[in-house]
Amino acid sequence: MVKIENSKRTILNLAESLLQDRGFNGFSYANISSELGVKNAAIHYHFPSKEDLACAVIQRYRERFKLWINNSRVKDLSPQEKLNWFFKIYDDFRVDNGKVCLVGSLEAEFNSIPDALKKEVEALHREMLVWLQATLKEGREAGVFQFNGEPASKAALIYSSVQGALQMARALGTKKFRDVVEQNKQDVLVA
Amino acid sequence: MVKIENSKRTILNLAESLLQDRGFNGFSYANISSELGVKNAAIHYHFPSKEDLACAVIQRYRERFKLWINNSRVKDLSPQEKLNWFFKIYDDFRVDNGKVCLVGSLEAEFNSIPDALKKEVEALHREMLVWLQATLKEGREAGVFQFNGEPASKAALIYSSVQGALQMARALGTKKFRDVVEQNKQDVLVA
DNA sequence: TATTTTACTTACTAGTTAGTAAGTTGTCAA
DNA sequence: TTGACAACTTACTAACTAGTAAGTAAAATA
Repeated sequence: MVKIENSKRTILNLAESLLQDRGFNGFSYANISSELGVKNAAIHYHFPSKEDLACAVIQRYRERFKLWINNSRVKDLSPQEKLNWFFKIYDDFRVDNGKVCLVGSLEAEFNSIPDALKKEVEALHREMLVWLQATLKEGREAGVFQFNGEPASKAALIYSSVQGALQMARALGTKKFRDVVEQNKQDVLVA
Repeated sequence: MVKIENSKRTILNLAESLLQDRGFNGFSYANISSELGVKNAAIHYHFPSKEDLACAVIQRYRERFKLWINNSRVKDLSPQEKLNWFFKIYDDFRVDNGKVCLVGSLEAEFNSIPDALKKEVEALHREMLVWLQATLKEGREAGVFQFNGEPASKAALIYSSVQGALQMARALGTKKFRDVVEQNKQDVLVA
């Protein structure tokens, strides 16, 4: 018996990639098992239902995000650097590989995904917005950001635009995504 | 034989609604036929493949959008009113019914939809951006809009943010969508 | 009135889907 | 050495999928 080290983590990695690539309704257990070189039932052993699997992906991502923002590598950055870090999460490897953010992918299919998954997506989205909102507030108070209105609304706009721009990049090219990022910076950074 | 007046149009309406609601991979011919009270094969008679059906939906939407923007009801509006009209397309009935824009829905599933459909989505997205860009340029030249950078980039940001915000509204409520719209206005309108 | 066309229905196929039940094998602890 | 357990495989099901081929009945047309 060939022992694959940490199958569970490998399955989660593949599922996360497939979610960003094809969405919840666009991938199957067969996609994962064939890639892993095992049978379908092996995936069901680790994650009984597709709902369990997708929820676990989001839960892991939520914990990862929490670790990131509480780590000094991000926590101690200036507001401008924090904003750049946020944009860079998506810019680095996702756009070039036609991936979108988990939140965007699942919210686009929101009306055809299981309820437990909806709750996970909602929680993740909320947590990311809270951080972005705090960063914008911090930057404005420090005099390095300027914008009208509430930090919460500005955070919602920036997040939505990144979410939409990742999807747009698939049809219109990655340059469009970077245009949106640059425009966001111009709209918020003090000249 | 019960004659349904203009089945083809009714099928297109249902398909459009299902695309906005559940996405390309999230609906089936059975969803349409059961709603219409006919058999699956009846849908295939009008639209041989699912690809044909989805393409026809986008084609019709492209023509509709073209008619709208060339109609004096929109064409003769001021730049501010044009922008309001654009936001209102989505605000009116879509957000409240958990619908997202066709472009966003299909771009989220872009890696798992047929090639012909990809081309239609790309064309529609491009056409909408061209109009938005021209509107922003017109407004800035008229002194009623102000923003840094190229109208093309600002148009990409605004469109992306609306696309993302419609999706966000599903998980976090319609208020969030309206926050994004208001923030967009604040960011572009001359005080 | 005869013929063609439109808009279907019936009946089917081949493939895919998530999910299950029962059996197998290597590993580890007692 | 034995027994328990983890991590599978084999073999299956029931439901659903897009799509097709052949037949039917009403309506339009010639």
